Amino acid sequence: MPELPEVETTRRGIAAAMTGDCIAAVVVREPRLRWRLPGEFAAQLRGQSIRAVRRRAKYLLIDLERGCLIVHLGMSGSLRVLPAMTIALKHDHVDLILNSGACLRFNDPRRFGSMHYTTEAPEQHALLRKLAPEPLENDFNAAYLAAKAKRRKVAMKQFVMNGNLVVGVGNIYASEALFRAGIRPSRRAGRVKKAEFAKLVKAIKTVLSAAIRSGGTTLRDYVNAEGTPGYFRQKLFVYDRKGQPCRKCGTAIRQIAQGQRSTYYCPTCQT
DNA sequence: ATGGGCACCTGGCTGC
DNA sequence: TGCAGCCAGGTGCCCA
Repeated sequence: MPELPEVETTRRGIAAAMTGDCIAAVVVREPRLRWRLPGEFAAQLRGQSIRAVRRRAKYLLIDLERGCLIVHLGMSGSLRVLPAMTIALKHDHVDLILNSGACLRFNDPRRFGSMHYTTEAPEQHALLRKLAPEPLENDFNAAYLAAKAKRRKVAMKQFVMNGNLVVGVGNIYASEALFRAGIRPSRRAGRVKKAEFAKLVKAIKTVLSAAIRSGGTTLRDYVNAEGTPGYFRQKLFVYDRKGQPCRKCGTAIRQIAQGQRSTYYCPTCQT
């Protein structure tokens, strides 16, 4: 499900309710997430106060007194802040009960999401250690991306979704950014010009920022911490618009498969 | 190092 | 109505 804008929207929503509070209890109804939660998971978190809620790539980092809870929402996960004692429904796998009475509830039908408790710096965790720059930071720029693309044969769509090159750009925003940059998703990275990378970097930053302002994109399950959907779907140019007219030129949007994922593009606007 | 494909899992939709 | 098949916002891992 969630790409960077949806994870950032979730972060902002849960941070206010969590920061400064303390974890009174942890309820694990289903430990079989992408990685099985260890038996001691609840005990590790219990009694710890919450220092901050940060984000790195699509991971949420919940800083505690003595460690960090690393959360990933996978394809279908959500985190909501609910009143205490709210009845649990299907796929409500984990609750963090806070001293305030609030309940942070992790729901994830497909269980591709994950939770890890670590006492080392979360950036050093095996899952985060090798991640590329954040797309909205200054070290993600045209010179950087163009250098990474040299002699690479991979298609641009897969190139921008590679978390070793830039993080946070998933299947929706990869198609959207390439549209805004006027680049065909099937082009080989090594053949794209420096000036086009400049447009692409700008497009990635613009589309992710705009999506955050709209509270993310909801296709099916995504909801923010208040349980409401994101509104960026109305502003998508190509994603999930197969056969519909391009919002710039009217040409029918095409859908192709790349690496077993759907890609959408305009055959006129993108060359 | 790079690129390609599969795996993990549930649910919703389509078409017969 | 039932059921098979396909598709879905991610990413770690294995193989060539």
